[in-house]
Amino acid sequence: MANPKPIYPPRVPCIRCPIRRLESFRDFSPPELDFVQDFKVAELVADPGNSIVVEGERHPQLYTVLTGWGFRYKILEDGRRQILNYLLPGDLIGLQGNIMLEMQHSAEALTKMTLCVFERERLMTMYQHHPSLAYDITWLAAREESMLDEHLLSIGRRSAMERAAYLLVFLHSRAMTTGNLAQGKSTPLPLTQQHVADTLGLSLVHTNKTLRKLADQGLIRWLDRGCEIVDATGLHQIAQWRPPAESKRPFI
Amino acid sequence: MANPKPIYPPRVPCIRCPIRRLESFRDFSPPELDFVQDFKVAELVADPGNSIVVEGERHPQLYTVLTGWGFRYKILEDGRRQILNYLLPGDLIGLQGNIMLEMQHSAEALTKMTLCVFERERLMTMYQHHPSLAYDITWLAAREESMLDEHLLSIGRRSAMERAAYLLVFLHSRAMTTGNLAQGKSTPLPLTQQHVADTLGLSLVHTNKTLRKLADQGLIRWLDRGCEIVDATGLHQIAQWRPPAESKRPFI
DNA sequence: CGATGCCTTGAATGAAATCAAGGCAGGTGG
DNA sequence: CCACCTGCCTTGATTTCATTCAAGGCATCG
Repeated sequence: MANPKPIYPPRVPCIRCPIRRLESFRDFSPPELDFVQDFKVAELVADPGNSIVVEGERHPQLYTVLTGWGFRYKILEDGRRQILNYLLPGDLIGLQGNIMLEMQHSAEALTKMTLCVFERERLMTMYQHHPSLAYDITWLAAREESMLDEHLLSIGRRSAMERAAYLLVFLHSRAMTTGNLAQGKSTPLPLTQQHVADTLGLSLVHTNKTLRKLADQGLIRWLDRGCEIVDATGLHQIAQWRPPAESKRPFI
Repeated sequence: MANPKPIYPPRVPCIRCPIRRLESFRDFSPPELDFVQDFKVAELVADPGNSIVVEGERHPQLYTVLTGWGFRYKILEDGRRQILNYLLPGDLIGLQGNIMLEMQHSAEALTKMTLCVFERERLMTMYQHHPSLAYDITWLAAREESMLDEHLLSIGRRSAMERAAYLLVFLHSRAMTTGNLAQGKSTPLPLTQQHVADTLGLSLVHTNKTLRKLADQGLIRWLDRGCEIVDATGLHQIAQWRPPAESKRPFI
């Protein structure tokens, strides 16, 4: 799990940032770009299963996902794990460990990931000199919050079937806008059924049976270590949920 | 439910803001105070059951809770309701309706509430002229996020008993630092069992049985329309959770 | 070739939902 | 003042959904 994560000096200059190329992200102004370029202190590479941040530890850094998928989670003392949300390109990690710097959750890589590393210390400077970027950070926090709201509704009030449909179509829609850089077409969601179970608050066995039903109905196909969405519309209907119509979103 | 909410011109000048008097909140600098005073456009009073914001509607305002308790929630098309979090003095409402202004959740008063009303439009001005206040807003968003994380863990992975214990002791600890202005001693939590059920993702009947057990064990006492915490430590143990040690927190 | 990780399935058990009543206080209208 | 309603809490019986237990399959990897 918690393995060495190689840290490199920044190799991808922000001007050639793979995220900037994407349709769904907003452009930086030149001064903003300069600032962020300078704000970025390193680049981090994580392999599947590597920890990015660990609950209870101090992380003086913030991270932005450049490529790859990960997830945030918490565990109870006796080992029960709850996945809180997934991390895709453009997502910011580590804001919540405010002030005390002590992380309240852990994060782990699902696929090979690259991340931009920022110094939390210098965040105040950004707020002073680039209010628009500060606003973006708030925007990102608010966005995360509304995803968590929806997850809570899901776990609290949707049935196993509905929950599973919601999760898969939620991830699918995120993957569509930010997910698989370069790969073009929709790559399967890089999860195991254990991840799904720990996200939905269900047991592995019951998750398996639920996914089986969705597959039997021709809505999804379960692969080696991932899930292919066959009928997104059908899943929307089951979940009673549609992805929000997002206009260009910010990132740091 | 959705009833008229009287809006008044600001009556409580920020300098005599009841929240500022509280131990656990940080002080404003004089220029900050001036700005916020000017930022505040009105005051709103809501009675128990009144809606503060409504999912799907446009709310060009932001609110800060001055006094009283409320809650945020979402409902599915068929009426199933999930309470997302509770609103206490110092909490900011309405951030998440970013950009499109369309609220993603509703909020309702639990007790009589007074709220400060701000214009969302002028938020950018705040970011430009008062980076420290901008930082505070981010801080508040991050704080909300970590509460939601904990709620997710709770609903996803804790048993009914543990969940109930967690919720009650969570609210108790919030009430201790911000809750009952003026009243001095710990007022009972102003909830019905239906609220608890909708927060925990349980049915009303099962919630009742669970609370009964907690009461039988002498951990709580259930009153008319509220809950009295008798043994917070006992609840902590059941929930496997302790309240975070919060230093002075910001508010707007 | 034995391990290990991931998916699958059936059977037994348990936790929580649903169904069905009833109690009790406070509020209202006859 | 009493009769009736309404909102909130309580309890038992039954059913449903999800967990746990137990196995087995099937790839991949050292």
